[in-house]
Amino acid sequence: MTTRDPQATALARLAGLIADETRAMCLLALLDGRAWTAGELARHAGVADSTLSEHLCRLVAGGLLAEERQGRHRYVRLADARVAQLVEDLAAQVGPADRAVRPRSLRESSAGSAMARGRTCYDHLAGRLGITVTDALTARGLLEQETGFALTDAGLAWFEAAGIGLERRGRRPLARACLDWTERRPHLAGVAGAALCRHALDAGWCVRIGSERAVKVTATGERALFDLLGVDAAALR
Amino acid sequence: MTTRDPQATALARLAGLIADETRAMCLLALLDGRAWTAGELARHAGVADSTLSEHLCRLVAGGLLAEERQGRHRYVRLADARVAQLVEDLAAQVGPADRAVRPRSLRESSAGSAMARGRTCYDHLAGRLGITVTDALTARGLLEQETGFALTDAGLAWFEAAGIGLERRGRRPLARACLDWTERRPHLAGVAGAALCRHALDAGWCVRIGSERAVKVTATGERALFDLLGVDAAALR
DNA sequence: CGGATCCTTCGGCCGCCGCCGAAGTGTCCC
DNA sequence: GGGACACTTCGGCGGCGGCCGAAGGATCCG
Repeated sequence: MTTRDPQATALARLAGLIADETRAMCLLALLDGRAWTAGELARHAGVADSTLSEHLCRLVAGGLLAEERQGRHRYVRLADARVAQLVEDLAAQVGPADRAVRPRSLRESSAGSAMARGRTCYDHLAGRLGITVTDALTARGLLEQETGFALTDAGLAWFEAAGIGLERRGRRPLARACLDWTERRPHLAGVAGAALCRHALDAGWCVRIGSERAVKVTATGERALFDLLGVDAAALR
Repeated sequence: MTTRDPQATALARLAGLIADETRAMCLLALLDGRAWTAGELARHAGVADSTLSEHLCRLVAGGLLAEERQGRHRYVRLADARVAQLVEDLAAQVGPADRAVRPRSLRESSAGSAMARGRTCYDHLAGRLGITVTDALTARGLLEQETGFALTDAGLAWFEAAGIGLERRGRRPLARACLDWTERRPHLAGVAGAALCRHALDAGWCVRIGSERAVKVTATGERALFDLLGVDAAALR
């Protein structure tokens, strides 16, 4: 009673925001980096609109989500890359979703394996696709993984040559490791990871499947990844 | 009801373990990297022994803590470096403790500023001390922070020359950034951070103050840090 | 052996919080 | 304007979980 620790209070409050299955489902869904409407999230989580509305209020008040009102819609997305990283870290800690182990239905099963093949992780690539690209960068000496996690000079040049701009803004690190929860290995995140993902989508290297986080590599993408990084297309399947 | 997502369930459950002020106080206290007895934690948190005992059971069952029974004592510590990192990340997200801003008492105030000067963060150095060392490593070209966070070749040689062994075991990264919650900037963690901290304590560069996480740089330490890294002693005060 | 210490189990209390449906507000479209 | 739509507010319900104190092991020490 008398000895309240403000840091502990804040920590508990932050964790409390995530410590609810419905809110957790929302945060995981929002890891696709896009904005969802309140109604979409309610249907996704399987609760009443009213219930989800309250959850959103708490998440926004807690600084985890940013909202944008447009007409009668309330769009909501993860507040920033820091929050995304936090959710990713927590998700990685609990391990791969059981869904991959014992799928309930064919639809979930195929959705699960599509997610395992390739997906976005907030704003960068993840799944087998993300790991493959990260490994290829490392094998070519563009990314240092032995002594930490950083782009090499050759790596900076590679991004330059590929026409992928790396904007240094704020304190976000250029390269950062994000633990992949299907592969259990780190993949490239940070400014470089985001730029690479954005370029991959813009240049048609991969396209989103369905309405969630899964992505699929196109024929164009296979060629580009082979030409630029020597990635064998078979590794992506 | 029908659409339970196992990953969301696990995520919520993990967060739920942290989402209690008493348990949060325990986790933060255990960030000193040492083992505490159940009774110590109970007094620290200001709750009954019985209450804390239950909390410990949940934390151990949830995999956040490891326990070791010795006679009538139950020693408990953070399960591993991953858990420590998780707690650190969450703590960094909520920002510096208000205690630094508006101290309640002289004792807390001086304890707070000692923590801000230098402390351990699970198994590596943090606070102004940690930041100063990290900056010195970076300034000397031993640590790369521009394009990520990794030791350079010169950095590996420096550790070798200083007689600080870097054991590569498991998948723990050699160098990793840990966000400092007093300085709001990254400091060196990972295998290298742990080895450096251990060496600093073993060699008498710094000593623990009181029973918590704060450490103080000794005269020996000031000399060593100046000789090896060119650190100005004034920066540590 | 007896007392002290440390921890755990149990029962009971209380408050918080997630849930819903119904009613209300604001926005869009025809 | 009127109706459909998206979201919010409110009241009420139910359950979970944190808290305590008392009692019950377990261990150590003299």
